[in-house]
Amino acid sequence: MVRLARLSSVKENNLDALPVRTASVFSDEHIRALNSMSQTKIVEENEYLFKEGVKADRIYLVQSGSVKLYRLLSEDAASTLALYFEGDLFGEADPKSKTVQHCRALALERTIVSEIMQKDINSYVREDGSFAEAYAAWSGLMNRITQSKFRDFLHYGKSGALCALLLRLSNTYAGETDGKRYINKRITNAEMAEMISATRESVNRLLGDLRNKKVISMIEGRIVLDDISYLRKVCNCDNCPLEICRM
Amino acid sequence: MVRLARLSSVKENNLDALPVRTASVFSDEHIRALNSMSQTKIVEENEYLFKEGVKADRIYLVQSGSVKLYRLLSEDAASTLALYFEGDLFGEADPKSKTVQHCRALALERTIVSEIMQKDINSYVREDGSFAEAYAAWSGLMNRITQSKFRDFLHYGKSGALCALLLRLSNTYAGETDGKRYINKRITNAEMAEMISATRESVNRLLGDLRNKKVISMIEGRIVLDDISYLRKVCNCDNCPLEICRM
DNA sequence: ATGCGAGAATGACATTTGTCACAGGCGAGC
DNA sequence: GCTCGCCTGTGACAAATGTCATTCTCGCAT
Repeated sequence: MVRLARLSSVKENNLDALPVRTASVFSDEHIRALNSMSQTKIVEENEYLFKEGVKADRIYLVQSGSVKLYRLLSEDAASTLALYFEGDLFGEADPKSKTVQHCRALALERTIVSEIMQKDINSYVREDGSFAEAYAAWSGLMNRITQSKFRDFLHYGKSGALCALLLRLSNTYAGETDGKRYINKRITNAEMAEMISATRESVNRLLGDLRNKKVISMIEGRIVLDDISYLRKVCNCDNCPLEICRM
Repeated sequence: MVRLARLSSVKENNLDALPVRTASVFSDEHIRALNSMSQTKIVEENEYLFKEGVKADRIYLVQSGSVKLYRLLSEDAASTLALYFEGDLFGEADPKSKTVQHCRALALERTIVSEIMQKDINSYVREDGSFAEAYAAWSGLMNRITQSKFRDFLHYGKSGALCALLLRLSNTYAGETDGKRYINKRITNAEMAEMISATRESVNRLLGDLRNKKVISMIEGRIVLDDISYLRKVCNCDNCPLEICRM
């Protein structure tokens, strides 16, 4: 408790926290090459990197800051698909670039990204076998992340989805004190609801249940995972690797 | 009606039916090369190509037949992830091959596949830029398929999921008579339930509702989509390309 | 023709989740 | 210290979905 009292001095959104960034499959040389063919974009907090409808002919490497990728469901509903941080590469991997974005990318804070055109990626892939291999690895990794979310959020009801989400967020915003993992970021019920496609009220009640069962507790607005094995049980976690267990 | 009476003579699982096979991003030369480095496997109906737990260090090109990829949820529940047919390439794209399968692949009929080791794919990717580009395209395509299922099956309740499923199945098992699309395959309620993570009874009732509303009808055990725009409305279809709208 | 078995259909009821309304807490800025 | 706005918490109720039991239908094997 005493130690947790220091939490407020800890920087939120700790970069070392993220288990594995999606660009980690690339070598330093790959990253340098990607940067050299990229254009730097600065997106202010609450501004959009892109919106639905624009051509999906480029991908992004996050240099600093964070981005929420989400999809509008109706006028007053949205679904969060993913969060990206420094070291994450994201975007549509469609070489023909004929698709359009069906979601929007919002900067959660002042964010700097390298924007790389798909056609430049294609050339690089054709020319450099080592990059091609890494690029395929990245694409496969993105695929496994999506697939694992699909399972977690679809199969075990909203309570299963929420428990899985807590575990994922505790990796994405990793914190630890007294041997207990906590989510080192204040997250509203509404934000969590958008991630698992539930309502704010449902999330509220489910969190209340978990609190009553001593599975989680709140300290300084952060969620502490007191009983991880319970959370794992509810969502039938099958211990997928850290690189995949994230938002 | 009269014309639909001929349905029974139509071969189920019509190969021309599938809109786009996932291997279609490869050139004939790529396919030849893949086949040359592959080992042919014949899997009898109701036998497994692989089960959960084995190393995911290879991918498969379906030569003939069909495969259901599904995941066990408990002793008496399962979730169908995808169906693959002739011309589909599928499997984990993890170059490091350190993952294990978390699902099983069942042959729905006598099926012949080319099995290609990930390490051979890696060499080919490194050596041949044109293949590397196509391989990345394939991986991206698989990713978009997964993502679109994620949206369809998660966001608009079970009725939305079922309507989306009907549309997808009508592409996967495409049939058309009198200008109406139908699902050219007998599918049980239980099978559909496993695809959208619902119960057999729910599917039954939802299908009953759709029948009452004249949105679908049954002919010879096949589902005819009488009102596609209604189905699209329920699942908020955003007209994603055919290559993605499949099971 | 008969009986069997798999799947469909349906009713009754429980549980989960959503919807709406409103009260309470809490921090930022004045 | 006050007030405003955002978020949390919660009750009452509705709708969606699951669970269980039972009957019906239909094709197939004998």
